[in-house]
Amino acid sequence: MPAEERRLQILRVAVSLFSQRGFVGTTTKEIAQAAGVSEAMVFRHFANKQELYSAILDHKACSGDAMNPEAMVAEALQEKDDRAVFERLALGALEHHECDPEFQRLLLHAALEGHELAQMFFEKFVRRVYELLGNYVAERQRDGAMVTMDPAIVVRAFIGMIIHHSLNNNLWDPQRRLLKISNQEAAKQFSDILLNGISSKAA
Amino acid sequence: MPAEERRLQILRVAVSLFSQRGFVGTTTKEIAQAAGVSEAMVFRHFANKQELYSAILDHKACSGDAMNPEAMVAEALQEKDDRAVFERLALGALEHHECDPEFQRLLLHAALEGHELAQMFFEKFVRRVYELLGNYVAERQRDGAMVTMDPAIVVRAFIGMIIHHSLNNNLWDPQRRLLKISNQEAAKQFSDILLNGISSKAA
DNA sequence: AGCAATGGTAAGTAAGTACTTACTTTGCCG
DNA sequence: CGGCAAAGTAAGTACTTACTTACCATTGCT
Repeated sequence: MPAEERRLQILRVAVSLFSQRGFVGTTTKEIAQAAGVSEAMVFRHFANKQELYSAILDHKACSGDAMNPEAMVAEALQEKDDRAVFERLALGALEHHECDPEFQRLLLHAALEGHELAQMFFEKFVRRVYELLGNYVAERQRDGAMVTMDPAIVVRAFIGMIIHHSLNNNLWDPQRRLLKISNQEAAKQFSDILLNGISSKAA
Repeated sequence: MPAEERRLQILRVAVSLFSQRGFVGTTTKEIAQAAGVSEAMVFRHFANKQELYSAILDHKACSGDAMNPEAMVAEALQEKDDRAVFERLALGALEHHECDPEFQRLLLHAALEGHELAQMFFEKFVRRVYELLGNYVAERQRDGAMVTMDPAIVVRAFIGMIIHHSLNNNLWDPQRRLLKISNQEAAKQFSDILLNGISSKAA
């Protein structure tokens, strides 16, 4: 098997293992076995365990379609279609977390273990969402369409609903015993609550 | 030092270490050193590492004042003071997470590592909150004070705001660069958004 | 004083751990 | 065919891990 292919294969099984057991909880031996090669092969393709882990986080956190929130809501933003902005963002995140549940686990493990790439993801991605959405909220407040309050609080509330829902779905309650609902429905309802909650039309 | 006291001391330092590094990430040697005793002492007081870990989760998840949400909002519930119900619940959780940040980390580690006590906490505590709040929301819907929708969604949205805010505060953004706000203010604003969002008075 | 219970340790052990070395196989090109 | 680099491995190494054993030291009680 060519080197590039093997490298990717090792990376794939490592993603799965690291997301299940975390960095310290996963042994290089397990990774090698899962890839069906000897342990020495792992170290031929990656200098050490840390580098393999970093390569994974790097690959997971910095690539992918869902990592570009601006593009996802660009037209809704300039049309000032509040509902579309929030609902589309919510659905994008929910779908992403559902199709790739390893991602959230990987990120949580990294954050708990204090890996620098978790912080980097936060800086590069989360911060951008806060700015994007926060600026939009501020604009709509100036339009008189939303009540005046710190936009960051609005963003946190909204992101909180979504992330926490995903976290429930693939960490705490994968059987959906507390709440069973499609992503579309969830995105719609959460957006309903938030938009209604910050609308200037309310009492 | 008497046995009971030493046991508690070991437990305390172990809580701190486990919350920082998780189960696999913490060695019994570290625990012993942090407690200022030999490793053998750890195993005199706890049969093995697992039991020590379980004792901690048990102690953390099943005791404490914040673990009794019913009592916290009992009067507000029967007075049907929506604002008090939500705001008090939010403040209780936020304060608890702030005073005892180890708790949330410990629970997350346990959940990621698949420890049974994480599931137990979810069953025993989270479920209770969902029932308590869900029933209240359903009641208020029948009163015509809140719009009709699955109460579980309302609860998830609210809990999501709070838990995610706490998670940001003591995991992702301890320097509060994205949002710096007191617990009182957060509890008030989140309750505002939610209550306004589900109020039947809105457009 | 004697002596057993209690609180404590130093020094193990067997099984991992990340990582290396020295060696074999395999496909490919002239 | 020969040669040779790339792909692969078995068997280490040095160290750490959870956990044990065999042995003190201090206390309080008779």
